[in-house]
Amino acid sequence: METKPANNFLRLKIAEEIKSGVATEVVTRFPPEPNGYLHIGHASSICLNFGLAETFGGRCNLRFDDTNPEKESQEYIDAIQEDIKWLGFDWAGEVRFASSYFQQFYEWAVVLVEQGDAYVCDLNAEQAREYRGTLTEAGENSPFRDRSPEENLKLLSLMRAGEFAEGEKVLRAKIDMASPNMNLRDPILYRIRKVSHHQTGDEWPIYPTYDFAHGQEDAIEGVTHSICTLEFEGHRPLYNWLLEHLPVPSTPRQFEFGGLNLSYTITSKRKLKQLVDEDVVGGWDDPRMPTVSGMRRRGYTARAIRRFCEMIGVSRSEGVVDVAMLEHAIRDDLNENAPRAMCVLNPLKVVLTNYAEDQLEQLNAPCHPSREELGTRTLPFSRELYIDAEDFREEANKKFKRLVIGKRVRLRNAYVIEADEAIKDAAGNIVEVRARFIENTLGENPEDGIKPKGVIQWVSAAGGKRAKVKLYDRLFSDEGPDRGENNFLDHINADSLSVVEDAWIEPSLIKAAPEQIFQFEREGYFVADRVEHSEAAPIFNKTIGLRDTWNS
RNA sequence: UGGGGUGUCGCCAAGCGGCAAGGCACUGGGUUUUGAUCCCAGCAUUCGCAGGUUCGAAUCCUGCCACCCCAGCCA
Repeated sequence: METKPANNFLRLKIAEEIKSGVATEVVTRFPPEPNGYLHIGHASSICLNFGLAETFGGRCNLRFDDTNPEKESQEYIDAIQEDIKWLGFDWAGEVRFASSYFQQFYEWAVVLVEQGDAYVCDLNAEQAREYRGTLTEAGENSPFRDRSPEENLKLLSLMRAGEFAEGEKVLRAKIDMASPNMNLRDPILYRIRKVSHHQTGDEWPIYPTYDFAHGQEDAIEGVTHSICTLEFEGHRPLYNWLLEHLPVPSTPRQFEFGGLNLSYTITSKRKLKQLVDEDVVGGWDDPRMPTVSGMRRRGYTARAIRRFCEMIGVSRSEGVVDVAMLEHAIRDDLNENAPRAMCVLNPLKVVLTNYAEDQLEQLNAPCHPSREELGTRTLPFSRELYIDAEDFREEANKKFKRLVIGKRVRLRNAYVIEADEAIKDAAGNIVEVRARFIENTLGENPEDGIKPKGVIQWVSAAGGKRAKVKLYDRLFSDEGPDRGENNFLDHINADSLSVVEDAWIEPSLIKAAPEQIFQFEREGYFVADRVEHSEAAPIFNKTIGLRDTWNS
């Protein structure tokens, strides 16, 4: 099941570096900002970073990039850690926080100022934008650019002391306002934010920007390969500039790869948060969400997610992976590992007229068609039972391999039956089917040589139980919900959730533990809900249907 | 119209000068007490386009074209 890591440009690159001595060890890090829950795109990055560390015998840190307290919270910090552990990864040592390096960053800011490489600027946001120039025109130097180191030092300490209002001043690197790379036009290093921080409380009225934090965090932790997505490529010169101008303890290098995009899915924390805030879904862990916790609740396994990440590979081209690949990964895992059981979602009563009313047989059925070691379970069989209404027609053509009047069908793991009559209500709806069971057909074909047309699932009315089943489908009906002109909210699939209040389940399912996954035969894979399921009120979520190649 | 990237089958992706891996999807056929799984077969004379170098190019060179990213005191 576990596959050997496929080669990708980073693995090859690092292998070369180690061979040539450019690199002597591999230390990576996964650096989420705690401003939302992890999603499938993060899972891919996690697999990459932890995977690289593992294949090269190095280590991978978990570091919260918490430099913008306004959008962050402890809830996210806790959820992110749980998700990573659930995915099966262990970070090296303690969890790290950018915020625990704030004092060091400040001291380095002082170094920059003393070197004449940074200055305090009084331009407000709008003015700064005007001075920055455009993509095709050089920017202009800020009128505050030539303040003396002494003055800058004083101003910076006043900023740190909370003497200025938000937006009144910033600290900027003094690089080149005419650089064709916008990131080098005197980027902002510190801004004033008088908000308390989830880790440092009210200790700081100023917070470093991503650019002034990331490379230094990596350097402090001895990260050797700082892997990020393509949009940070233009920041690399700045990342390097800072490391070159600061007395940092090591020299990490940044590498970029193309992050994951999935069809029929959005992977934007901002938009995912909007779905949660506007109650479009039940929460970050709603089974329809592409979040790690949502997929977990949906019934996806960590193994399938990791396998999927291995399948799609890693490259520098930005594409859209077909969600069918993710679906294949989970089906592949569950087909192999999920015990089988029977559930009737849309019950139609069948009465076996030749089966004694007081008779109740206990049939035995394997839990898996090809893995004997998964054991067996007991299926009560009785005169009255339920099949799915979809599996019966009064008459049908040869292609319909289910129950038809005058024809036979195999009840999965039980007898072959033959239908005689459909009982209808006043409105003409079929409410019951009268049928007969064929003797001696347990594990055998009928002695008269007339074989059943097909096999259907069933549950005994006498021994079966009831359960609520939530049927999930894709959250979005459009292949690219937020691509181009699309507004993702316009493409919500109205049928992404439908609830079956009273499905019939075979009795063995009543003992299901939360998060236990089954294949309901001929239907798909279902998981006992992680939070709401109980023996008294069983609730199953549909993970994914079986592949269905039956057309017409 | 500045800079940085990317272009190999419908999708993802190997390939790194020697004659186009693999997976997903799809299409046939076989097995089957799940119309599932499994099995077998098919699926790029061609690598964005045009030139050039070479005995030989997806791989090297030149020039085009397309798409993505950068003008947050977000990350």
